[in-house]
Parts: sequence; C-alpha cells; structure tokens
Amino acid sequence: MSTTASPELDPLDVAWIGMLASDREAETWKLFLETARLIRDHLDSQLTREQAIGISEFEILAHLHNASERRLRMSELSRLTVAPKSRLTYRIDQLVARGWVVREECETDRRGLFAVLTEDGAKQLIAAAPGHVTTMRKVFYDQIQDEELAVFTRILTRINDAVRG
Amino acid sequence: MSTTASPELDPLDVAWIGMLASDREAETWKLFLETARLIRDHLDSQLTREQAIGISEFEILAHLHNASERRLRMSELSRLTVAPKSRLTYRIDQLVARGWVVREECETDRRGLFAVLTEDGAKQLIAAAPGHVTTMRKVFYDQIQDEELAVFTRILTRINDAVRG
DNA sequence: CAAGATTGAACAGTCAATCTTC
DNA sequence: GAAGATTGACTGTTCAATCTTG
Repeated sequence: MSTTASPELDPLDVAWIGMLASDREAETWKLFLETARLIRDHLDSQLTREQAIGISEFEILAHLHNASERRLRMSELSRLTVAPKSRLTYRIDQLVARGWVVREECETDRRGLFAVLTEDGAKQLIAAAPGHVTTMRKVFYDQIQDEELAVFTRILTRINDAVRG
Repeated sequence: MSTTASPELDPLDVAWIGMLASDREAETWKLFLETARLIRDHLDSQLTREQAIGISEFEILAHLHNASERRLRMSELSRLTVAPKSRLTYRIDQLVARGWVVREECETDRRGLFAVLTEDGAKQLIAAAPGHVTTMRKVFYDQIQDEELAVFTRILTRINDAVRG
C-alpha cells in the first residue's frame, strides 16, 4: 500500500476503475437495470392495489387469453413467461384456487397438461386491463417518441438475441 | 353470447383488443420486460457460476466500493439499490457472515448504521468484476451502437422520471 | 433414457409490527 | 410523533428429486 505515490489510489481502486467505473458504460447499464426494476414494481403495485392481482398473474392470464382456445401447455407458458416450470406450477395452482384457470389433460400426449382460462379468469383480465394499460402508457409508451421507437426496439431485440446466444 | 354475428368475437375479446393487443405498443412493452428479466438472470448466472456471488450482492459491494471511505448508511444503500430496507438488512447479514462487510455505528446519529466494505470484500469484488464486465459488454453494451446510445439513455431517463412521478 | 410436469426443502423477498433514538 | 433499522410471519422462487408417459 505504501509503495504507491498517491495515497487515494491503491491497487484495488486502479483495477476497479479500469474495469467499469465512472463512464457512460456503467451509467447506461445501471440505468437500464434500475429502470426495469422500478417500472415493473410500479405496474405491479398498481394492479395489486386496484385489482388485487399481481403482474405475474396478469401476464399469465393475458398469454392464455391470446392463445388459441384460451389454453396453453405448461411448457409453452414457461417459455412465454421466461420462467422455470416449477414457478408456473406454483402460479397456476393459485390461479386455479381463484377459479381463473383450470387444468385439462392433453389427449395426444398424456404427459402434458393444459392451463385453460375460465370465464371468470377472462372477466378478471378484462377488468384489470384498462388500468394496467393506462398506467403502462403513462410511464412507458408515452415516454418514447415516434422517431425513437424503432431504435429502442432494435436495441432491445439485439440484446435479447445476444443473451439467448 | 349468441346474439353477436361473428362467433369468434365475443364482448371480452373486443374489449381486450381495444385495450392492448397486437400492435407495436404491446410488443414493445413485452420486449422490454422480457429483455430486462433475461439479461439480469444471465448476469446473475454468470456471477454465481464463476464467482459464487449473486448479482445483488455484487451490486452492494460495488456501491460500497464507490462510496467515500467505502461505507454507506443502510438507508442510502436502500435508495441506491432501489430495495426495501428489510431486504438490505437481510443481504448485509449475509455479507457480514461472508466477511465482506462489517456494520459500524454512526457517531453523530445513534439510530444509524454504516455498512463498511472490508479488505476481503474489496478483493472479492475485484475478482468478480472482470468476468461480470466482459459478460455485460457482450450481451448489453456492445449491442448498442454509438449513434443509438443517446436515444437509449434519453428514453430510459424519461421513463425513470415518469415512474418516480 | 428423455420429456412434461409436480413436489419438497432451502433460499429470497415483502409487509407490518417493533425498538431505539431524534 | 417521525426516522433509522431490525424482526417475524408470510409469500414467492429455485433446485434437485420424483413420477409418469413417450
């Protein structure tokens, strides 16, 4: 420690600064992570407060609603929501308990199960959607200008592809 | 249900489509959430696998390292990491158990506590940083072109501000 | 043996209640 | 009473182990 000239710059600091610190790179990265967490928490709070449904549950109902015959295999839901299968099992259990989803067996592959949206589930989704969309627009979509949208989407798509390898 | 002309378009579908579906708005929103989750999971896996440290722990060590005297109040750490105080207490407990952080009392305000980075903690951070930064660059920063960076940062900053109200 | 899905145990996160100091 | 921080109970997540069918 005492062999360096400047007392504030020990070897650890130098290594760290060379790696990451203080420039746009680290700032951009931090901003991205922070914003993603903030906005998801914000939307989750809004849904929980106004509709007593979490954003994860909402997303599952939305995926089912968009699917053909309002049903999806567990594996497919797992892919779509970027979640491990065990989490899906847990969440579907809750949605079944709430009466918003039912499980049905797959005729052609007896290993498989479908999660199927019920009428009540669809009603719940429709009830929650307007508030969710309004809030999302306010804090997300309305913050992106028309000329910026293509750039934003392009960057996100590239990152997505890079992560997936 | 039987009073509408088209059998595939019941009232629920109409309401849903009017709200959200099928256009760039929903796509952009989904892409953002999905990408954010994917990339954080990816970086967390890399750190856990190669350095036996989670990304949340890494972030805390990094904040402490950047701070003056390598110490921060719990409240301040809570703000910086956008995490509830109770989570910080929990994580700092773990970091203390690992010998990477110590708690110190605040002289001027006896309610307050500092989390202080130890030498071992700094070494761990420096050991983990290169792999983390390399991975981050590969999947994140290198995917953003120079001309795009300003737009990207601007959008994220606006969203951040909008969420914070 | 591989794939679809669930289970149980261990780990992590959240919220309200609490304790201490301002 | 309000702010800094911790605790405890509850909810949510993960991972390996398991069960069943292909």
